[in-house]
Amino acid sequence: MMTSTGPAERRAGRPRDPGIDAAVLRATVKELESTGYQHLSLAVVAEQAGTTKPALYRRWPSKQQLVLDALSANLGELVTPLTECTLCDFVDGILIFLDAFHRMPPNVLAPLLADCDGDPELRAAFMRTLFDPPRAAVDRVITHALAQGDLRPDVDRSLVLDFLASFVYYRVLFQHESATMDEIESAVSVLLRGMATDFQRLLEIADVRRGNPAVHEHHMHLATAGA
Amino acid sequence: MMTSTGPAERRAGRPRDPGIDAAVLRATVKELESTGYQHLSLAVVAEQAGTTKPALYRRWPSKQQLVLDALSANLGELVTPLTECTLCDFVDGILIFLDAFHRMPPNVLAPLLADCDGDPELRAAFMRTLFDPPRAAVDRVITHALAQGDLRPDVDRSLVLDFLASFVYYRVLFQHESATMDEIESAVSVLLRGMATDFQRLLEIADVRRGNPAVHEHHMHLATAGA
Amino acid sequence: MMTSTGPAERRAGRPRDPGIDAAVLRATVKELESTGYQHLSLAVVAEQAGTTKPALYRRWPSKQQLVLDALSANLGELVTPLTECTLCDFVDGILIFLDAFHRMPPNVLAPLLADCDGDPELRAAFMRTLFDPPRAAVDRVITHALAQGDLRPDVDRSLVLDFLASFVYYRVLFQHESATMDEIESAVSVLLRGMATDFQRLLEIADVRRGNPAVHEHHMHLATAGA
Amino acid sequence: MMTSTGPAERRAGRPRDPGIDAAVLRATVKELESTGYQHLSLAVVAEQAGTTKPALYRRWPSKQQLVLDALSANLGELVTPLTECTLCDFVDGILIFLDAFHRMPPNVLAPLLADCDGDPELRAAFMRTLFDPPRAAVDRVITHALAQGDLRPDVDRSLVLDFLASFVYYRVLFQHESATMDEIESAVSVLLRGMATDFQRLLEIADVRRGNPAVHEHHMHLATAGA
DNA sequence: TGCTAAGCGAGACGGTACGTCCCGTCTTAAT
DNA sequence: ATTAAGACGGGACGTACCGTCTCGCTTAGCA
Repeated sequence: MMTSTGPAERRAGRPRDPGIDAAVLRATVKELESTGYQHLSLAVVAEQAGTTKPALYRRWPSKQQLVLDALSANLGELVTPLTECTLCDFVDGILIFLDAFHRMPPNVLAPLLADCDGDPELRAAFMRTLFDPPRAAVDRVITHALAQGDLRPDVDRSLVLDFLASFVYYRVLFQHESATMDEIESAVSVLLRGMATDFQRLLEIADVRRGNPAVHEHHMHLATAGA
Repeated sequence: MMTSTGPAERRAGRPRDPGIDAAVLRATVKELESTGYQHLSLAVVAEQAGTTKPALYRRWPSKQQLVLDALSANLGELVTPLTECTLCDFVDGILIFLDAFHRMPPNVLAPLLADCDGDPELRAAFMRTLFDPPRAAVDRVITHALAQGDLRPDVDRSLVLDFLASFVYYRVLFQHESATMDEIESAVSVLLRGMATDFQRLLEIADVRRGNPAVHEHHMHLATAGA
Repeated sequence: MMTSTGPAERRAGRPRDPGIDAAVLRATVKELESTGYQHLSLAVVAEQAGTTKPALYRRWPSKQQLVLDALSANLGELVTPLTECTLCDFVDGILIFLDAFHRMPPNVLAPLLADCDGDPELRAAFMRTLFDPPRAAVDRVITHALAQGDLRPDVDRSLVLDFLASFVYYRVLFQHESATMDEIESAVSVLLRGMATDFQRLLEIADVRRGNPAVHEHHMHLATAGA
Repeated sequence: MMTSTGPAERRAGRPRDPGIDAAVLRATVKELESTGYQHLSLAVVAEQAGTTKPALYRRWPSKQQLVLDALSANLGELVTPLTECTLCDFVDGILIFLDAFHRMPPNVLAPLLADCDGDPELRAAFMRTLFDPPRAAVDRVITHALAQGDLRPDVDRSLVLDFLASFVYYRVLFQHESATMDEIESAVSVLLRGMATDFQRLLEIADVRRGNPAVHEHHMHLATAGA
């Protein structure tokens, strides 16, 4: 990824043509839109940008980094005004995640993430660039709701974030579809209100069973095996 | 993907050596475990299986189909006993999804799904093979809970499934981590009980705003753009 | 190659369809004419003949044998009337060799021979089928000329054959061209008359040198190395 | 085929590793010697040379060209000292052709030539590389003999060349055998001296027949059909 | 007449070798 | 010293064709 060179740090030798940087990023987005990530050929990107492969590799260490850079420009600002209506804010939160998806070419995010697997630095870059920004935006919503006393304080805030985010990611990644406003509102309703008819009762039944905790033992290794 | 030919339908020509099928599937899983999906080489798989590439291509039209077939064997049965404790059953449901993940090599699912994008048939095969089975297993849980009257009947059952599933997928795909039993129980609690302190109040506030629906207009195109 | 089954030797089982033999030979010649020997595909031949590859392999053990069989039918009779004009007969002898070439598709003989190399049996079959017949025909010419006392009796008759034959083969194989009648007559003239102005003188000079035979010693291993 | 680039013509890009060129040529000759041309596998050659197939295809457009290049290196210089003994020189001429054959692996020339058929460029390359050099060497012999007045000036020099060459090629290709010195000397004797007892008489008889040229008419199309 | 054996069309088989694509790197001449 | 340019070495791909095999059926002679 490109890091700013700070205070005009002058280097010897022929200076880089900054037009190439821009042209390559432009060509990358264009190719991503038409070809997707998987079959994206850097040779083609270079040609589209009117330059050559080595010029690309001089600027970005890998296809992944290049694509991350190209996409991050597309992401832009992700904010939503906070209101007194927590339900509305939650809906807006989900819409922020959706928006983040829709701002970039389809068939890119998932293979890119897959391609970043294995290299921790790349994963971190992916997270920093594409994963965290919408989360940060939605985190404001949760903070606001908590401050207003609309959420039970014993609920872990990252759990709330996970529910809001995962709902969107799941639908987009696995079902290739967005959500209608109705579905989104239903989801928010359920999250806020819960889906049980009588939670207390369920809890009591569970507590009874927990008197004999053996039943759950076999789950422990499953739940923690991958941690 | 290899589909059973049904009622012993006899075909002309030399029959396939079923030993090669088995050896290739075995070698594929082995290679997936050591190499991952991305850099899986069919030539290496063939060699490991003691056969050749054309024998592979005769059986599976693509790397994706081969891997799907190889993984589906690993998936096996995914069931959980139903109890009277809906809370416990929900926890078990989440554990089913987790289990499904842990039964297969890491760094395979995401790139495979990414690689299936674009070809609808492949996507469908992925869904049928790896996505639907745990969902079907968990669906039993929800049916049971509904039958017992533990869930509000107005809650869409596929929404419940999505919440349970997405929580797991999100964690595994993006955070590379499983969940502890405590986290899982918290998640289930929140889903069943809801996270709001006073949902009725939130709903009333929202209803007031809906008198002026203009504020939400700008969301509409976001929410439905990808549908 | 097909060997006659002798005296109506009856075998059990379903008899071969003789129509297939004929159809395959026909298709082979046709394919040889359009495709040449090198890229001749037995699968295509089988299809052209309205049958299948195994039926071919049941009849001929190899592509080479099949082609030999197919060509031998094309060769037919190769004879020329003997006259009292030895010069004319020699010309006719060369024409016999040329005729033999022209009776079969181009781009077949050389690769077929090359393909028969290595297997002595195949080579022998090639010789028997395509090489010997024209030689036998021309041998009559030489016998006749010797009987008439037109050739010096100390000249090896196989050497004469070789000269007549090699002249043709060389031009056809390496120069892809036939010979005009003028060229053929020139060649015959030279063979019969010799190309030296004064052979006796040349012989004497050579005999002088042979007094010091050392000069030729280094040739011996060359001349006999491949024998 | 690799042609020298002439006057140190500098090209952009990474220069070829000349070690690979050499190693491949070496491996090719080695494989030709053990395997022959027909079953020569470029993958094996590449492996033997410690490189890969694409590196081969970058250098030579086809198996044929590669083999031509590999063999041409083996051919080396083909010359013979000219003496005053024309008979000896002719023997040496034949030995040059024989030598050219013996300098390269068996079972290569014929299938290679066969494989070059059809592509005029390849044929030309074959001729240039393997066919012409020994001819050129022997041409010197004929020029010398003519200059010394040992050959009748009305004899076409290319006819002489053809006789010397074809004798060797025929023997090697079709009879898989070299010639003894005695056979070679006999052949040269016959060529120089002629094989007729009384050529003048034969010519007269022929001239008589030519008064009725009809007898030869049917040959005309045979002799020129392939021209 | 029923049995046995071989050939039949059909089609896929196991496997060799092919020729190509694309990656990421290196070397050159120019700036 | 660093660029633009271009070819490089190499891993993997997906295919064409080979010669063989297995099937279910047909056709005959033998019993």
